[in-house]
Amino acid sequence: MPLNSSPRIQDVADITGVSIMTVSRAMRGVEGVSATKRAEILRAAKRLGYRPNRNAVSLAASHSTLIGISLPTLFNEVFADILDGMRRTFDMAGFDLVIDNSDYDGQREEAWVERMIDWRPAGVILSGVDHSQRVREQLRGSHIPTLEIWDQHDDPIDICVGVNHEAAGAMIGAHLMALGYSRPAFVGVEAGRDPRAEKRLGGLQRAFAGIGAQVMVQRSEKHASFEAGMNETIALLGSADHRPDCICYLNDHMAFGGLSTCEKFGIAVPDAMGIVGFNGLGINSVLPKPLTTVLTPRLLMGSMGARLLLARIHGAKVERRVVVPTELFPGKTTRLQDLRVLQR
Amino acid sequence: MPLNSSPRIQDVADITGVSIMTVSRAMRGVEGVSATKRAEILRAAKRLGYRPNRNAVSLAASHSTLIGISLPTLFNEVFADILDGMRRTFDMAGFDLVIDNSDYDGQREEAWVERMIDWRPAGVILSGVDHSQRVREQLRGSHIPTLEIWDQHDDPIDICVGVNHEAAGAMIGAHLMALGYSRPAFVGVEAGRDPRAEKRLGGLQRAFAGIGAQVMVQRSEKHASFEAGMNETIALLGSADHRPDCICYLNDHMAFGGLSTCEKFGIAVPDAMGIVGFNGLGINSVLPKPLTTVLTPRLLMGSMGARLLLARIHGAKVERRVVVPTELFPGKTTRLQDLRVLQR
DNA sequence: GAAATCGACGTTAGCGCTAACGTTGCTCTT
DNA sequence: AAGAGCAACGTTAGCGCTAACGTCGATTTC
Repeated sequence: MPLNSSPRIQDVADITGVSIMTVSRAMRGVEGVSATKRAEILRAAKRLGYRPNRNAVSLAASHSTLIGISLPTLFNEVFADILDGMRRTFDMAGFDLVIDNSDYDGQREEAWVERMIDWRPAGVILSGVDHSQRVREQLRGSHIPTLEIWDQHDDPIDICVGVNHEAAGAMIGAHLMALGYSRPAFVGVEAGRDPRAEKRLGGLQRAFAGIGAQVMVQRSEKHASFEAGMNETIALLGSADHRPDCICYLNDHMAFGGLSTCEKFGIAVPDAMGIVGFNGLGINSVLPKPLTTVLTPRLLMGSMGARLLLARIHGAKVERRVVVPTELFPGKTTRLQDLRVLQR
Repeated sequence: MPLNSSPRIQDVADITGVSIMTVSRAMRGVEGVSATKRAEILRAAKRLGYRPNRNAVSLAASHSTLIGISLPTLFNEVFADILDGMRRTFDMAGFDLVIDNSDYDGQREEAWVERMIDWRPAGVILSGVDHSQRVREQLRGSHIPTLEIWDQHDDPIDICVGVNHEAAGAMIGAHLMALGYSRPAFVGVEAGRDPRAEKRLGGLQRAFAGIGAQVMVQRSEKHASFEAGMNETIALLGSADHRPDCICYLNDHMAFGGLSTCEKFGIAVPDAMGIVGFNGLGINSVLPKPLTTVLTPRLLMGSMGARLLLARIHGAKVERRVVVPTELFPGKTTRLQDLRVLQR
C-alpha cells in the first residue's frame, strides 16, 4: 500500500494470508469465516487502520447507506426535535443523514429529490405529505423507502408518520367555543407556504362554522417568527371594524409575539382576547403566563418514523400510516371557563 | 436497460451511437466532444432520464461530493444561521451535506469523523477549534480539506473562520466596568461542554482582574436554555452572601431566563443588576427591554467559511485563519451610564 | 465404503463510472 | 508531398468492494 493513501481490503488480505473475500466476510460479520481467523483479520485490520471505502461498498451493493432528509427549515424546534428523535436510531444502524432544507419551496424539494436519488440512498425522508406529482413518481419509481413525517394522509408515497392537523385545528376551535369565544382569527403565513398550517386553519373554520362564525385570516409574508406574530397582530387589531376575541397562531413563536403585543396594547388576555399557539415548546411551561397550545409529540414522531423506515429498508412489512395523537394544553392565555356562564 | 432500474451511461451511448466515454465527457461538460454531438447526447440523456450514479462517480474519482459537517446541536439559532450561510454556496457547487450533531461530546465527534472519512468526503466542517488529537491527525493525515468554524486559533487543522471569544468576553467585561458594575457573575454550563463559552469567561475574568474583582461562576448541568437561565439565576441570587451586580450568560436564551427571574424577584434591571447575553438573536431587537448582548455575524461566517472551503477543495491557496469581528449591542439590561458618576 | 453434505475458504465477474492512453481522419506547414 | 499537429472520438484498465459461484478436505449418511 502506497504511503499516504488509506489501506484497501487487499492490504489486509495480504498480511493475513487470506483472500480479500474472507476479509470482506470477516469485516461485515457474515458467515463463512472461522472464529479464530475472523479475530485475526479484525486485529490486522485495526492495526492497519483499514476501514471499508463506503463509496465502493455503495457501488457494489447498488445502494448507499445514506438517508436523505428534506426539512422546510432548520430554524424551528419542531424539525430539530424530529431530527433528534431519529438521529439515534439511524446512527446505531450505521446510516448517515444527508440534510437539505427546502425553505418551504416545492421546486427546491423537487430538485433535491432528484439529486438525492443519484446517491441511491437507503431511504428518503420528507416533511409533510404535500409533494409534487413528480417527486411522488420519482421516489416510487426508484423503489426507495420513503418516509413522510409530521403530517399524514391516506395515500403516502410509501409510509407516513404524523399528526392530523385538520383535527388539531378543529380541536382548538371546539375548545375556544366551549370557553365562549365567538370571533376567531388566525395568523399564519402566505397560503401554500405551510400546508400543515392551512389544514389546521381548515379544521378551525369547520369548527366555527358550527356556530356560523367566520375565521378572520391574517397572513405574514415573512417567516413565522415572534416578530411576525407581533406585526400581524398589530395589523389584525388595527384594521378591525370587527375585532376578534381570540387569535390562533401558526405556532408558539408567533403566539408569543401576539401575546406580547396584546399586553403592550392593554388588551386583557385571556378575558378580552384568547391566544392560542401550536406545538408546545419547552419554554412555554416555565413562563409566568403559559400559552394555550397544542402539544405535538415530535421526539416520538422522529423515533417512530426512524424505526419504521429502518424496518422498511430491511424489507419488513410495516404500517403505511401512523397517526400520532396531539393534546390540547390549556394555558393562561385562554379563559378558564365560559364568561357567558359566569355572567349569568 | 432492464425495466425498473435506472439507465446507465451505456444506455445513453447505445442510443446515440457513441462510446460511453463521449457520453461521460458530454455530461460533465469537459472538452473533447463537438457541440452538435454534445447537444444530441444531452437530449438523449434527458429523454432517458439518465443521471450519473454518484456512488460510481465517487469511487472512480477517489472522493465524493459529500461534505461532512458536525455541529454540537441543532437546537440553536447560531448553528442554524451558520448552516444557512453555507447552504447556498455548497448547493450551487453541487455538494451535499452530511450532518451530525455531537451533543458537545468529543467522543461522538471522534467516532463521526472516522465514519465520515470512510466516505472520502470533499471536505469536513467542524464547530469550534477544540478537537481531540486523534481527530486532528486523522483529518490531516487523510488530506481532506477541513474547516473549523465559529471559533479560531493559530493552528487550525486546515483552515478556520470564527470569532475571538476571549476578546469578546473581555469586551463585555470592559463595558460592564465602564458602567460601574463591579461584582460580576457568569452563568454557563459544565466546564468542558462548551469551550467557546469558557474562553469568553476567561476574557471576562481577565478584564475584571484589572480591578481585582472575581467572577462568580454558576454552572447548569442542563442545556443552555431559557429554563436553565432561570434556575441558575435563582441559585445565584439565593446563595449570595455576596450578591453580584451583573450577570453574563452563556447565550441570549439563558439571559432571557435570567432577566425574567430578576423581574419576578423585583430586582431592578439594569440599575441593581446588569444582564448580558451573547449572540444577538433576532428576537432581541423587538422586545420591550432588549438585552445587552454581543452580535456575532453568523451568516457571514457561514458563507465565508463555505466559500473558503470550496476554494480549498479546488486546490486554491487560501487564508488559513479568518477572524470575524463581533460587536457589543448595548440593550436596556445594562445601565446607560455609570451610577457612581450620577451619584456624585 | 461410496456418495452426499457441509464448513471454510478462494475465484471470477461485475457495480457504473473516469483517467490515461490509443486511434483516426483532416488541416497545416515547409 | 511527407510529416507534424490537432480535434474528436474510442479502448483499456482500473476505483474498492461484494454476489455468486467454485473448490476442497472433513465429516455424515445409509
